[in-house]
Amino acid sequence: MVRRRCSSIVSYAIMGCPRQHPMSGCVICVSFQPHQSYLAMSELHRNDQELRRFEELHLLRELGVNPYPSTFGKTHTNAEILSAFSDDDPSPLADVFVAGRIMAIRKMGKASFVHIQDVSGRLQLYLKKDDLGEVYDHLKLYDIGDIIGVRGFVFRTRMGEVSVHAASLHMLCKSVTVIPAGKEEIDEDGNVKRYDAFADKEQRYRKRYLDLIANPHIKETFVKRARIISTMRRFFDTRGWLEVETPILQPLYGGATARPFMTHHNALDIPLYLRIADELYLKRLIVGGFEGVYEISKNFRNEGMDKTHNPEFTALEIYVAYKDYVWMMDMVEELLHTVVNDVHGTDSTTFGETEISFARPFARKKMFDLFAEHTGHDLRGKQRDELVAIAKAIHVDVDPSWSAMKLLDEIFSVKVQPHLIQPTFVIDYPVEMSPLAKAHSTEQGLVERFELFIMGKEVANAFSELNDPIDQRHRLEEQAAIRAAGDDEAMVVDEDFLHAIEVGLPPTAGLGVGIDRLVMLLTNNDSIRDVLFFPQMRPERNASDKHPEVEA
RNA sequence: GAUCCCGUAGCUCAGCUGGUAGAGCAUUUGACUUUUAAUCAAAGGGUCUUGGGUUCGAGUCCCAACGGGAUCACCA
Repeated sequence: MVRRRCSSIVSYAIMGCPRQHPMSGCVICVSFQPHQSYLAMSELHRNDQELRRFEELHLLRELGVNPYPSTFGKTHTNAEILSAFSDDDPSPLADVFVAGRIMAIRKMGKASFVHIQDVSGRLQLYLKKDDLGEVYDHLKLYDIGDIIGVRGFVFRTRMGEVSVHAASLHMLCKSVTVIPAGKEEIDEDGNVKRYDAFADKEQRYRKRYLDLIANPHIKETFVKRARIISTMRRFFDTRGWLEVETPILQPLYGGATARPFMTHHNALDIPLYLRIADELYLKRLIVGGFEGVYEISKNFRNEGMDKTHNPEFTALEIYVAYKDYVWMMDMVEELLHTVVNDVHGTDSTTFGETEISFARPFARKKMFDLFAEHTGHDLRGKQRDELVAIAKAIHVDVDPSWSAMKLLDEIFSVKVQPHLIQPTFVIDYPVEMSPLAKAHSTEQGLVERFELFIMGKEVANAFSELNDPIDQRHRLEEQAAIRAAGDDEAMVVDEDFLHAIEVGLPPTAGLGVGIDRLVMLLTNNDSIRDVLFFPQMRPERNASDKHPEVEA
């Protein structure tokens, strides 16, 4: 096998190396022969373009070039070069070191233009044989995808592009595979047009590193994501609230209605669950005496996946003592206002065609007022049968077996939610929908809870936390009964949590924010997969795999 | 889980009512010392996702599997 593969390289080398000048110093002719078996067996499946790159790698080493050096004294990012250059006085950039991945090579005989891409963008290099000598000939061993560094001076070409004129050229990392680098054209308006874009969504999600190289503009989404989160941290920290970490592996799960992932601890020989929410642990910390705690962390829910659901997702939860949900609404307004300003520099963001204003105050509407407004019916205190009849009358498909809570939820989703485009707090929910929220101080059957909707999507959920231990036990036992009746998403009774509530939770306002959805909203992405570097994907498998299925 | 659409060169795609597989870019060779999707000339590159079936003959038609996308359902 090795022989067969070597012979293909030999024939390739001969083909690629015209015999006309065997003594001319052509690196391929002179250096190739003695080393025909440097490729490992595991590399046998390589295609011709990859084989050529392995060959080039080998030849670079033969020439005494280390294709994987340890450091390079990079002095400027590409963007810094472009912004710092002045035609009037180029002298400050007379000796710079730049580095990046080769995205385009245009050879003009004894001069070449190369575009390199670094974290900040693209920069053109001008390489001339007169300046580089024999190193210029090595350029034939360089490819799109290699990472190179250059020392040189900055100038503007005749075509007007600020470029680095190379005095020396260094291979920093030889790439041995092909990257999908489509060509780019920049029109007069500065718009980048891409040709042969790397557009296969599946491959983009599976091989995000290639996506980031081929579609560098997506970096903006992830930079904004990082800024959104860091702005939130700063906002909370300056107010004296403590960032904490609570268990991901939990013997009991709770704080939300959702199916968990299950795992097993060998030494303890017990089942453990991956958390579905932080709530119950954070409240224990308020019981313990902290007066403001927050956590930004991954939650895990073993449910379906779609545009807005990934099995692991990032949530913010914050609890502040001696506050209620009205105070929390003000805080959320201020928080989002701050975040949007930090990220966009203005009060608003554009999602699709819609401009969304985060100017304060946001609309605040009672849930049952919204029902009246959008259905024409007053649903307060209605029994299940009445709700079924109303649903029928307003053409909402419902299952008559659903609970009153589920019916309200469905009517809300269909009739109300799509209208909540600008930031809107929906307040005062029925108690059945909120087993951890405090009973409303004035309205019978309601709890002090709000959800914030933007673009018809829930962005935040908060309430005055239930701290009446008898009420809390009663509601969790109701959940347990629902669970026993077959709803495996209902909450389980957590005795230690109930004990903490019996010890005494001060009046507390709590808030949860789905970070991924907030990032989607603020970066104009309609799929959660576009705001996660590595969204969960079905394992890649093809029918020709011969691996037998592993039985558990 | 249901329905619809998709899977062809490294990338983006074309391929008609079945008849020996196409383009652009990328790659290789040659020319070119300020180019801009550089250009010009030549060349290599494919088990058409996989497995069955119909047919003299399948990239194309049928069935199934695998993978993906969209919509819905489930679900915050």
